[in-house]
Amino acid sequence: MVINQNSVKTGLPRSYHHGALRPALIAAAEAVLAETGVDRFSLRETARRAGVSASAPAHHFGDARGLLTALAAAAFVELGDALESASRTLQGAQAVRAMGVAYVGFALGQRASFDLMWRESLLDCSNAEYAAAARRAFSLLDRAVRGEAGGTCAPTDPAAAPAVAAWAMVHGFARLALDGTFGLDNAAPQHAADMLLPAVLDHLEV
Amino acid sequence: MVINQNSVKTGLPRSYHHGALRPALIAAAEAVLAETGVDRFSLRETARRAGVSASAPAHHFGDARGLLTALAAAAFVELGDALESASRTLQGAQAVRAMGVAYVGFALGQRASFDLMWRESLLDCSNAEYAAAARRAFSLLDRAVRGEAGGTCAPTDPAAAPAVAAWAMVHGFARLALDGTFGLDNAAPQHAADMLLPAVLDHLEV
DNA sequence: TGTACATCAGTGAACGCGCGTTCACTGATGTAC
DNA sequence: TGTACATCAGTGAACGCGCGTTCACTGATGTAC
Repeated sequence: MVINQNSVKTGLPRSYHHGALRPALIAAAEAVLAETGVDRFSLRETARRAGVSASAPAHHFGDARGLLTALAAAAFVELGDALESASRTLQGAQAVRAMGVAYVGFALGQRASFDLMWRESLLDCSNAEYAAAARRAFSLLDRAVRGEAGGTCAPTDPAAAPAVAAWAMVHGFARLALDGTFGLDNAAPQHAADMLLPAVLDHLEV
Repeated sequence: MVINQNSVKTGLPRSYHHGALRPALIAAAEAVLAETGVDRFSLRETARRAGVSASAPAHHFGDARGLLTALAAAAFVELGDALESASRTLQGAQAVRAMGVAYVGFALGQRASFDLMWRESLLDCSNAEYAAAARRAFSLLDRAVRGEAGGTCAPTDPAAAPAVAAWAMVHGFARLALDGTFGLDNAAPQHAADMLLPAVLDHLEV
């Protein structure tokens, strides 16, 4: 298959068919999301960036919700990867701690994606890829917290309470930081994470 | 001053001047917010409910942001009251625990208000009443956690770390519950809080 | 007590906005024979 | 190897949407004298 990348980038005319529009739209959407924030995301702007008409995305994602769900699923995969690599060589409390730092780091580093991941009203939460990616992220945390026993049960299972506690603490910290509790300027969340997060994690008993 | 309440309620014609439009708009806005959720809030719909023209709110709140900020400030006051009354007769860890339960209860019971309180993009975060009400809620928690020493420093102060840890955990738990982590049906958040929250709070060390 | 007048608190029409989606269409591709 | 044809992946114009805000206005209130 001949791949005709976007003429916006190359300057060359591209043929009628894009050739790899799906990934191009994902990339454009991520850029739009990061720049405008989740509340101002626009499908039309995404199409504009990808150099196609406003109706083109419908062929690949159905509607805006479909595209955003794909984005959120990808973000959960990335979060899972970050948790995994942060804790790879560690065990027990050390692993949990490293995951907590990585979790907050992800949230602060990819704010718009992190916002999107939890915005039910914009997503198709029953989408299989989305659900699986979200589930995996939790399982990684559960396994770190409970060792061999962890990683197989749902967050609703009473046995998962220690993992939920860890998750809640880092999730809440990230949200408070992003939502301006530690200051409204852009650097405040990172500053708070650096100064406060280690001490905060000391109050998590796992 | 003669107060002419809204003709929508009384059925009687009301005079040109409403008489108590500001509180009426607040009440209407709370109703709209609760019914539509924060993402679908509409100033026009609020004016419609209050029985006035779409431009009337501008006289009392400037713009939509002004009205939403007043709503968020009121919600923070209410949250503070809930925290206070939940822990009134308690001390130490018991008080913190009771506040945690009250915090999550508030979030789940007043979902739309809770969502709004943290939505920077819709609020004027520098508004004095909003800032003071938010600050008070944190101070109450800090005082419960640190006793006499608490309640006077900002969340960014390293000394506040234990209170931030408690706050983060309950805030994160509430957000995860509201955002569908424990199931997508409406009853799931409350069910999760009932079954999981006590065990989760056991992992908070204060 | 009456009157003039400034101020307050509403009206309602109009504006401009960008959005997501639909629709009939067409250029390009790939496959069956 | 050529050809017919189904299918795929785009176009671009149009639709309808409800929104927040602005504007010139006017009815009602309250106050100074």
